[in-house]
Amino acid sequence: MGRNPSGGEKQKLKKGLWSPEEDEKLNTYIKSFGVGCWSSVAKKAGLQRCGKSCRLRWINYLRPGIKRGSFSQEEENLVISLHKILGNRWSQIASHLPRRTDNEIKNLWNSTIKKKLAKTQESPDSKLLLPKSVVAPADQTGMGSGVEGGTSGMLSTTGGDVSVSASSGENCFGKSGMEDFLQLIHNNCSGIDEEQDFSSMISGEELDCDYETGFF
DNA sequence: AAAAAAGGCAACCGCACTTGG
DNA sequence: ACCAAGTGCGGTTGCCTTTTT
Repeated sequence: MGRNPSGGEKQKLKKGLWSPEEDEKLNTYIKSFGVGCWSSVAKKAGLQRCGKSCRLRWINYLRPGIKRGSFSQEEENLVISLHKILGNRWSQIASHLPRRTDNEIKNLWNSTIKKKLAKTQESPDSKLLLPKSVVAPADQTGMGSGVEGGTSGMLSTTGGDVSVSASSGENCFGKSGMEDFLQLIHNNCSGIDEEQDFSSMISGEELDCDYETGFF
């Protein structure tokens, strides 16, 4: 099924969806011996897969602590905010959303958020419809322009939304300032799990921040 | 009920970067 | 300094499921 073209070819690396048996093999091997070199993991675990494929499967699916299922509104808003700052740096965005993978976030963005944003932008009152988090300084093209400038800006976290805005029309993050900003978000989010309501952690605060110095 | 379209997701591909010899 | 292998990342593809017509 799917993309499993391996059919008759012997000793050729398998592609396509992973079977439960393969998952089990990989899981068992890594639990016993750890990761090490991925290309050897594949061989030693007895899998007809390339190392890359094993790594991907482990990171996106088998790794303990992965949170699966739909994203909460707060998580979506956070992704939008972070995307404003970081652009398509999914791994960095993922690092600020505990237990979510970059692939998952990328899929969320491409399938859900993109469309939502497109819809809201069609509307004349689009800004009003967007989550507060979308009001951010970096331009839409990605993070490039967002990091070099260095003026003051504002982070506000209200009712589960995290938003950033600049006091100038252009960039608001110095290099160190952005790291501090991301660290702040990371700290705010680090305790999230299924049992905990995200919004309760970041609600009701508004922080002035000089992104050049990194001080709030 | 069947077909078509849309949505969601898993995984491959290729490039860039890192590391070790 | 150079090269090859390994790894990480983002873009993209294609399958499966769900929704709509």
